[in-house]
Amino acid sequence: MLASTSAQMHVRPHPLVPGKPVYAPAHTPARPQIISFFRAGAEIYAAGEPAGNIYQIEFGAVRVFRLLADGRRQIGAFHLANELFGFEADVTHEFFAEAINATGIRRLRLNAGEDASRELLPLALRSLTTTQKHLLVLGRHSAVERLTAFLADMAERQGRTDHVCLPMSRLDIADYLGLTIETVSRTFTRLKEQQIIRLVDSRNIEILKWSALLDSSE
Amino acid sequence: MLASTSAQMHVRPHPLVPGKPVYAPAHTPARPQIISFFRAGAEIYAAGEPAGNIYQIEFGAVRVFRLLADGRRQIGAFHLANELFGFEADVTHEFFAEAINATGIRRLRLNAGEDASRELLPLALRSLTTTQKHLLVLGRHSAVERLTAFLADMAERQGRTDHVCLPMSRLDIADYLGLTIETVSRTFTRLKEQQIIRLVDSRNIEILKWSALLDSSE
DNA sequence: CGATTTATTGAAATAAATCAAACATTGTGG
DNA sequence: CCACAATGTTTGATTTATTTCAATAAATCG
Repeated sequence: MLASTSAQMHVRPHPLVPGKPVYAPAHTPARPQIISFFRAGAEIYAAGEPAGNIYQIEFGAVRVFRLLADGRRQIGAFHLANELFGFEADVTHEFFAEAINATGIRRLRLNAGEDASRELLPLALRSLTTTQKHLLVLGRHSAVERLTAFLADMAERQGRTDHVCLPMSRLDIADYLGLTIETVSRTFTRLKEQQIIRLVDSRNIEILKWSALLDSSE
Repeated sequence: MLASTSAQMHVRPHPLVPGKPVYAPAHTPARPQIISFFRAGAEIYAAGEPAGNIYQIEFGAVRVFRLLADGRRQIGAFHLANELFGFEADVTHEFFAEAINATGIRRLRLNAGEDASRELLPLALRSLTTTQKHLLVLGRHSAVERLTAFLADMAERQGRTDHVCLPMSRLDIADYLGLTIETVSRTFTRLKEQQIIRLVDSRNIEILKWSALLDSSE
């Protein structure tokens, strides 16, 4: 993670409406950098918009989600630094993507033409695997199993260190795991009481017992 | 998926499930037909086996699932006649595939070489979309919502007719929706009482109120 | 036809949701 | 720097949906 993750992305270029992307003032014009900066909560793309771009996260984190008719939100995936996303099956997006925190995103352009498939396939495969994993987590019943699987996954993606940084809120986690914030919070507390994790603060977890974590997540 | 593993491939293609179309075995030998017959419960491939084949269902139905450490089973997908499956991200299968009923399966061979991607990509996309949909269903909480979404999907895939045939057991449905058989059964009963469906028999559903079905499934 | 599996129904236990409040953290303006 | 609002998190009490345990009923098979 870079130093500029948390909240001081506000070099304060403008008084911005939350939800609008912040574009950097193009300081290094060797070649036109296609990196956009988004502040927390800013929309990267919306359902219904034309799809086809691939995005790579420079720093920050992204949630990809769908809104249901009654207002509920199901988060389908989180994406962290260096990960790719935006890849979807249809010509228009089925999901929304938002920056969770201040986030820098590089838009990758695909080669037009016949070898687009060769570029896209690995991404499709990766998406598929991720989605299948998440599916198995949601199929598991208990809140503890869902949360431990989530933590194990986040730790994995951050290099298996004992210290896991959670860039997202409890609400995000809840909407990702199909739980409520209260249950997520209580489950964190339970894992803490069992000395499986330590809560440095609400967004920083130290993993104390990997075995217990992996046991109950698989 | 080599020689007869468990219960498959009795050279006895004839006493098939009543009500299922019986295809005459290999009557057009212009090219070698690679169709295998599987009886109910027969394994098509197992987790850990080398992957890479694509399968098309001639008749019957297939469940694709994963076994958890404690014996629970999470079904990731069902596949019906004419559908393709077997496509996975890794070089070895992460899932098991079994015939639900007597099932005929054609093994498709991919072109080796560079345009394999072009063949695989649409399949990956299709798998991805299906998996994402299922993910959203599991993320939604209530049993009614899960079951109505499931029924709507099955109806859709069978041509939106009012009569939906369920080739799988209640246990299969439960393992697919992350519920118990009892809850599945009770939920069927509830939908029946509300005149949303009619249970011709346990495997044959008539949809009486599409609106209610779609309302509660989206 | 009896035997075995599969499905439904009932009653009790339980995990998670809901309703409600306290607590912590962050940012803002005086 | 402090008071204060705003937001996010934790905790508590209660309700509800689903699981679990148990039994019956229906369908399937030899």
